[in-house]
Amino acid sequence: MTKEKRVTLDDVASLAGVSAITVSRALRQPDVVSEKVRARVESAVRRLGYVPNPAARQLASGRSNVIGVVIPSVTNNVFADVLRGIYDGVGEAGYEIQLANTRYAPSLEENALRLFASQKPAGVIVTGFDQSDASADLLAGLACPVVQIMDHGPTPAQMSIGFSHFDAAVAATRHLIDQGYTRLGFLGARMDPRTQKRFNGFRQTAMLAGVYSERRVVTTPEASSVTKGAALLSDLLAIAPEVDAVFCNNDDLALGAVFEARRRRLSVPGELGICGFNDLEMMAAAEPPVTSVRTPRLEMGRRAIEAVLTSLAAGTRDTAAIDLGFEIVARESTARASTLLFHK
Amino acid sequence: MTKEKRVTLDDVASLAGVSAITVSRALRQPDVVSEKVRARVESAVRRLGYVPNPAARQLASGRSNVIGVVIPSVTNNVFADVLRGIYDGVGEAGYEIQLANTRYAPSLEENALRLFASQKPAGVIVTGFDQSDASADLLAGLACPVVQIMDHGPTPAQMSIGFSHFDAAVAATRHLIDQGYTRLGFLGARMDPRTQKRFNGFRQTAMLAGVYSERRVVTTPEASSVTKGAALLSDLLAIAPEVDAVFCNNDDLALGAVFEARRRRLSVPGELGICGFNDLEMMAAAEPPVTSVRTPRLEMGRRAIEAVLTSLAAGTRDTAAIDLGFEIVARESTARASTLLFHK
DNA sequence: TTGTACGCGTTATCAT
DNA sequence: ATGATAACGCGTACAA
Repeated sequence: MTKEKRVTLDDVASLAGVSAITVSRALRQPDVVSEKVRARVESAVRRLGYVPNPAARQLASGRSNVIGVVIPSVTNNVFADVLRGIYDGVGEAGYEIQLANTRYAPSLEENALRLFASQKPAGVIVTGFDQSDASADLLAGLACPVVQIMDHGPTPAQMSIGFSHFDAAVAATRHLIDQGYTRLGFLGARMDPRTQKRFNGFRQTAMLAGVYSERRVVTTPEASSVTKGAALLSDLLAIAPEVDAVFCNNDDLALGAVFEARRRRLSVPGELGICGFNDLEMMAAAEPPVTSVRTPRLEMGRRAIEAVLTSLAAGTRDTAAIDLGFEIVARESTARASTLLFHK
Repeated sequence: MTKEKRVTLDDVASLAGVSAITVSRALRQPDVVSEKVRARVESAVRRLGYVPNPAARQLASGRSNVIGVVIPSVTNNVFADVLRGIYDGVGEAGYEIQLANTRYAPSLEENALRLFASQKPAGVIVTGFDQSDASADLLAGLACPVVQIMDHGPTPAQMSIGFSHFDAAVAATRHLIDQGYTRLGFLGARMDPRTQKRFNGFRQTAMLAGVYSERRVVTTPEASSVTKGAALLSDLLAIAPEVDAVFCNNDDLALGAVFEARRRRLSVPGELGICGFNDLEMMAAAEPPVTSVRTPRLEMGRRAIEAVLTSLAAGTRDTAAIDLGFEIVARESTARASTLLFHK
């Protein structure tokens, strides 16, 4: 029965022989109290095991220690890495991460932002640039640091840290073309805004090179999965058997395509080139290893929380759109015979 | 500039022509105020856009609306599914999920629980039974509903919802034996408590059947990954080339083993049987489809949060250890020729 | 069923 | 550099 009353500032104050507000200051602005007092306070805090009450702090100050994070999915490896970066980055900084899962629904995103806004958050990290008008207004109304992640564009609400999905898709498509593939296909699932941007990059690039056909674009609004990747490739092969390479929306689909190709005894990369997106860990370990676009997921998370903390510490509100870029990681799944010769 | 003062209970009260406490009650216990008053309050709330201040609520009541969730990893598909269940389950219930990532470190788990404890959480969901003494004390000291997930055992702190990792491993091992494999190996990574239990189930079962050899156990303390699965299988084959089936710690390792086997032109399931653990979505889509142990991840999350909410609503503190079980999903990767004949 | 008085633990403001 | 006082917005306890 730990029915002992909670240790408060007053308890610490009387033990240290000072007033409560001095203890409060000693904890929050150590350099504004005298060295002697600070030492006494610190020792009292330790002896009593004092832990600040966030609710009282928030009520009195009008600010909370909550950093809201809005992501569209918790069951997506991509966001898992971002989250890890965020959690690693906050560390013991005294802030709490509050996660909101929008399931790719703008209305849920609005709900989440409204809730966050009502809590006077210390900071907000939100996925992408494609908020609804209501959500955008909520973001604009926030007095705290706001970071948009996972995308890059010219007009962040405040700060953004991401990369251009369009450019990444352009580069991936160029890679396929450079490898000599001439009848490119696209496999897409979910088709959220960023996926759409990737598709646009693919289409434009493939069109310019004269290797595009709308027949070879197969998408589904459903969530992506390995199973779906296999199914989409099946559909594509049924419609357009001439396809000689596919750019997949993401690595799950790409892996599914690899499996499906294998089931059909289609040689990869000989008869079919396969390129994924994100470069999840498994792509390098696959057989054959799968070409993908490496995206800076961990770093986006880390940099985003870092930006929030820095901004909080400095008391400034910067505006900046940071492009972390991407990298085409060419592997065997898109290495046509001519290229392979070098490796053998 | 939304510098307007925050809308408070008093504002709503004066608009509705009642006292603040009545508004408070109308919101929290609608059935205790008269119908007329309730209607007036509700309309006033809407007109003013009133949103309760959680900090004030918490400070006044001594309780918070935070449900703490302690998991060892955010970049693990297993926990992603559990989290989804939890987030789906809370819905708009008015509680906030606070996630703590222990990275499999007992000390971080203690920190997290200490932090939660200081916040008088509404509930706590924690992974597994194998807390440190300090963590166990913290759990025991909590006045709120506590649910342990992901494991099953006789002595939950309060409630537990999970399954027996030992039993699951026993069943998987039996399956391999039933398929006619006689030189079983084990691939393990991370070796956290639940992984250890799985290994114990494997060892005991394989020993009893006379198909165990310590040479064929290859593990690493590092995190599991597909790459690691391939590497571990390589190591195993170097040490014990006679191995004819491997039980993998989890699906990532199993997938890596599948790729490595393919690289070595080892036929699966003919020359090598491969069994994973968790039955992630990709296992069914793989080529060959991979046998695994289906674990109720989503349901554990959903049931855990449900248990917390129910307990909160009822004001009771039940004690119960719920076993959700598991299921061996036999697929081609462990189907020896004789069995395959039936399918062909 | 509704209201009054007070306190929750902290910080802002203004003094000293 | 330190302190006194008054909020912050809500819920509890008790009263009506």
